Order: sequence, then structure tokens, then C-alpha cells
Amino acid sequence: MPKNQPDNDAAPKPRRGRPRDPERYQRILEAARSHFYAHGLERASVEAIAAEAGVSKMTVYSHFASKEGLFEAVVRERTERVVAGPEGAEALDPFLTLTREEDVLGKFRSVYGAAGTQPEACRAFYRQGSDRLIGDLAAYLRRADAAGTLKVRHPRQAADLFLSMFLGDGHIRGLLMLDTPDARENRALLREAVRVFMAAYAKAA
Amino acid sequence: MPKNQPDNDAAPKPRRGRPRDPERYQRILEAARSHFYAHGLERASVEAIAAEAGVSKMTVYSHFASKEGLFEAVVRERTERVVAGPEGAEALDPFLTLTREEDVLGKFRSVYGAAGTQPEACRAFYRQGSDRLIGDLAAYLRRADAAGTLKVRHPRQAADLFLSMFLGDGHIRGLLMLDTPDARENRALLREAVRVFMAAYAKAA
DNA sequence: ACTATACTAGACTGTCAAGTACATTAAATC
DNA sequence: GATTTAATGTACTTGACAGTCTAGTATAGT
Repeated sequence: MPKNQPDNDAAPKPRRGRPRDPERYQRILEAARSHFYAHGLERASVEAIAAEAGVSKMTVYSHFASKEGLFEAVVRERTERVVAGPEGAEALDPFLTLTREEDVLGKFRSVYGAAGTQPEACRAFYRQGSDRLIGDLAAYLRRADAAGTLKVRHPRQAADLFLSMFLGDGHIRGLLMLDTPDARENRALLREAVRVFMAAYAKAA
Repeated sequence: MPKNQPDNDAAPKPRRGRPRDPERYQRILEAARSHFYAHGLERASVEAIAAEAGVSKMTVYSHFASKEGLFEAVVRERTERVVAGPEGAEALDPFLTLTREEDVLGKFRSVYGAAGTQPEACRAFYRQGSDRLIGDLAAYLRRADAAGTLKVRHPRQAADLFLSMFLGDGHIRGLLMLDTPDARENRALLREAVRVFMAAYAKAA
């Protein structure tokens, strides 16, 4: 990826010719996102992406080295909608919703499909996704254990188990594009997961 | 799928011309399986599959109507290696292993990738996979509840939660082709999952 | 004015692969 | 032997699409 916009931030960059249109860059990325998530890396066509972005194909290739480069850029886009800190059951509701939304599921699908050819993108996806979530929750659990609120011997493991309970069946059904459980069912599942977790990790005495 | 072998079983079928070679059919299916799981529906090529099966492309098309038909047949192949009945923690070990094996992960990947274009295949995959597992476990839990061994109010929900704990992070890492936890870690996770589950669902008194 | 860069529009190249056509050979029943 | 179906092999048609090229236009600095 040699042509990606280099580090900027507080650089006035008084360069020679016509400056790049930052809007175009964003539009390309946005169009690529929707196409890749809807059809996957293989089926999505650069031409269609360019068309949707209202941009010529050459412009795409002047911003990104290749289709794969564009895909990587899309996958690397931050997914910043995740919970800040798990305070209680309700705080995890957005996370639960997230793992059922078609847009997000599309991202999962396309990244899974690209595993093997795009190892770097996969690593990035995992890092800023599951890995970060598990790490955050583990840190929280570690604090809770120190404070005596909970009894958690292996925080990462416990965090893994807890978060896994959401991904579960509804997530798989979503990936397969089958009927997903509705909001009410999701809530019930959430409450039960919290109950199960507390039963196992609540301070005994 | 008009050309698939019709229902047989105890049919002597004394038909006219040269009979189909059942071995060829199997070899095609086997080659298709390995290619689809390794590269996905899009990247896998019928030519390569035919070559690996030691068969001409035309033969493939005489057995299966199209690439998609072949894919469906592969996905519909039974996955009969799953646990018979969950007796204890050890009985679930093979299931845990299963969700980490590259071959099985390939199947997941390719089916996820084909969601949207192959809804029927997805349904079949879900039915004989997660759905059956959850159903079986739920039935077991219902019996345990009736017998007074456990206290389970919503068996399907509980089964979902329990099985989800395995799919969790290791499964995702596998799908992304990242390092998967080794056998020892998996065992530890398994034991912990059982402990958590029992803490929540064991008969109180 | 001059120059460097961004962008467009479309044609073009090359590759890859699904699916077809056909002439031929192999194995079965009648 | 005649017929019917299975299978082969090669060559072909068709289409999609990544990536390139070109000729021209637009917008900035010097």
C-alpha cells in the first residue's frame, strides 16, 4: 500500500499540483465497504465500486494499489461502536445488537472468506474486534477480583466464556442469513447469560 | 438438481446403457469438498476439481447440474462425527476439537461465504449442524430437569449458552486462520465452561 | 505562462473460468 | 450386432473483471 494517504495531522503540506479530494477518498471507501460486505471480496467488482462512488476506476487505483489493498483498507476501518466499559447487563445490549446486524455480519462473512489470502487483514480485524473486547472485559474482571466484588481466577478465560455466550447461535444464524431472534429473545438471552456468569463468578460468601 | 442420483435403495435398476460408476461420483464429491473448503465457492474451479478427481469436466456436469449444484451436494453431505449424547465433560471434547479443525473450519468459511446466493444450502447446513446439536442437548437438559438432576427452565436457551461457550474465541481465531489454542488450553476452557454451567443450573438444594 | 498533480471517460489487454459441442471410446442391456 | 447410456478429451464460446493506457480536462502552486 504505497499510495495510501501518508501520515498527516498538523502538516500544512504545501505540495505542488492539484491536491487530493478527501471526499472522494471517503466515498470510495464507503462504496467499497458496502460492496465487500454485501458480496465478499471475490464477487465485488472494482468497476461497480467506482461507479457507486461516482468516481472513475483510475481514481480508485490512484488511491489504492489493488483490489486487495482496498479491501484491507476497508477491513482496517475502525469499528468504534463497541461498548466503552461493561458496567452492567444493559451496557452489553448494543454489543449483542451489533453481532446481529446485517452490516456487521457482512463484515464477518467477507473477512472469513478472505482468510488465507489476506492474513494481515484478518489479524487487524481480530485485533480491533474480539481481541480488544476480550482484553477490556478481562481487565475489568481483574479489577473486580482485586476489589473483591467477583472471584475470577483466569480473567481472559472468563471474559472469553462470557462474550461467547452472545455470539452463539444467533450470530451463526445471522451469518447464514437465516431468521435471527428478535429483540425480546435477545434480551432474555442476555439476562440469562449474566445470571449464569454471576452464578459462577460471584463472590461465594 | 435434476441429474443427481435419484432415490435408490433396494432398487435393482435394470436400466439400458452403461451404468454410472459410483466410485467416480464419490471421487468428484471428495475432490469438490477439499477444494471448496480450501478456497471457497468462488475461487474453487470446476476444472481443478475434475482434475483432482481424475475425471473429465463433462463427467462432473453429467453428475451435477452446475457448480452451485455441486456445492450444495457437498454442503449437504452429512457431518456424522458429532457426539451422540452429552454424558459428561469428556464427551464434549470431540465437539470442541471439531470446531477447531481446519477441515471443518473450511466448511464454515465456505458456507458463510455462500450465504445470500445459496440459502438452501445454508439452511441444510444449519439444520444438521448447530440446530441438531442444540436440540439434542436441550432434550437432554429437559430430561435432567424432569429427573431433578438439574434445574433448567428454558432448555433450548441453556443449551445455546452452553454450546456457545465453545465456539467462542477459539472458533473465531480458527476461522480467521490465526493461531488456535492448543489441546491443553481447550481442555481448561472445557472444564471451566462445565463448571460455569453447573454453577448456574445445578439443583440448588 | 508553466508545471505538476488529480481526475475522467472509455477503450483495451490478458486472464481465468463456467459451461457447451462434438467426435470417440467403453460398458452395459436386448 | 444393435442400441443406449457413461465417460473422455479437446477445442470452443462466452462473459466477467483486474489492471493498464491514453488523451484530454481541472486545479493547484511557482
